[in-house]
Amino acid sequence: MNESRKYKTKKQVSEPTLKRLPGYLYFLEQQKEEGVLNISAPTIGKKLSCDPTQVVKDLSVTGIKGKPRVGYNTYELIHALEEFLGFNRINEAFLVGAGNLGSALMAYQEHQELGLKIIAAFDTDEVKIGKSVGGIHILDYNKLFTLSGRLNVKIGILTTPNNVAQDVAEDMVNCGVRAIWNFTSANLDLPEDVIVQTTSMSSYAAVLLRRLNDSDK
Amino acid sequence: MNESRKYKTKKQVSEPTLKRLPGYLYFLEQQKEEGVLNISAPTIGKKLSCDPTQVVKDLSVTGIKGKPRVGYNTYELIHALEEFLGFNRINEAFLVGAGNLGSALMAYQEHQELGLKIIAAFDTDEVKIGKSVGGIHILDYNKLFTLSGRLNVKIGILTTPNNVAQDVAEDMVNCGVRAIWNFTSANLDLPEDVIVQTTSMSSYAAVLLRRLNDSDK
DNA sequence: TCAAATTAAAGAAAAAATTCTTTAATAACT
DNA sequence: AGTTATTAAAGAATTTTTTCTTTAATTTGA
Repeated sequence: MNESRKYKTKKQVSEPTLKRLPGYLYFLEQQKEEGVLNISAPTIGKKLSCDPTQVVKDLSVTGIKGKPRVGYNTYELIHALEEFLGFNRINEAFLVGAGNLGSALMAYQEHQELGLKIIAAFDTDEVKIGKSVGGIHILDYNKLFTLSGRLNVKIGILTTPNNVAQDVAEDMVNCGVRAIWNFTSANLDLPEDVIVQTTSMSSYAAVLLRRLNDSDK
Repeated sequence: MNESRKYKTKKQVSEPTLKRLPGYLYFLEQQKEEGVLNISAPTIGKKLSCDPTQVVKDLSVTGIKGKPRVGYNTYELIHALEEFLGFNRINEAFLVGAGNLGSALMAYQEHQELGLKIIAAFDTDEVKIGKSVGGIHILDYNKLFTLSGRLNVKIGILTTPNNVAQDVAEDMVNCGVRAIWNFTSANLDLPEDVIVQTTSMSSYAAVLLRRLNDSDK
């Protein structure tokens, strides 16, 4: 499948595991605030209502070892998780499409905790161009190519209307973007080695609405 | 596990399948626009780069049958998917926390395609109370209880700061909410029968950043 | 110092999801 | 009308993920 995988030395961590890691991190940071120095997998599992052995397996990807009868060192584990996830680095990103969702992501403070820094936003709407949201300037989309040459940005956040998503995604790739966080409903057709992470609101809505419907008989 | 399941007659559709369904729906609507009356699973699979037999399995949940050598009737399938997902009904929701993300969701047009209608937003910030975003009024959080008595709203959208998420979620449940779309990082501890769908930005960021890191050596 | 209890780690088993294979149907072409 | 190619459907096999079980380590308390 993914051709880029075959040169990997260590096995890729599974997506379910990766998605759970920020949850552990958030909880551990809470615990650290409360002065908890050590924490065991069963304690984490109980609080997050998941299987303790799964907690152990998930956390093992960081390389941190826990001590029997003591658990993990909170600080050490937090640090290792941040390191593993790349949250303690600065990961620069472009955002294209400064509409409602795009603006919200620009203003969203918590991205900084993820080490994600949107350094510029682009749009074609002249009303938006020149303005700033959350301290991030909205630039003319035409400047994407000239700007990207200097900046070496690897991450693109795609919050355009669906009908232009494919074109913009291709432009991003041509500008050196290697990973796209796709908030549109478009099914992006891009080179194999481009990482596409789609966050589809409608997928979540689908699960929610269906489960709700299931539940009332 | 989920006690509410044991009274189910037909088996619950798996979450991976549910999450894929809106993708099919979006694609089918595009095809319909272009005048495509029938479409085969292999065609869908090719375009959405997924396994054709998986397409067949996924679509079978709607009860629609395809014809050999012809495929599915586009219109019929769209209708069945909308019906199955509840996108053609009006699903009323409360939103609590009219910050950046909350406001974006209020203004987000595409929710209407999901049949999701935010009928009121609540916040404790007096600066926000009384204003409107996307035609939705922001009300005093204290009015949640009095208002919910009349309205019988089943869905709650949670976009508060993390530290109040648990309390607000409990309030929602006490107001009759049966399903919560959780955008916070909090690990909500709620009664078994409450449906919680967490859309964690950090989970997506984790996968994206890690895969990007994996890919460069 | 020596049990006892708790825990992480590693591997086995189970469950879930995806992919593969076979079969039967049917529309298009000869 | 008969043949061929394409397709959906159903079930088998594979893969992935989660849960269970066992083992070994180690701190605590007697």
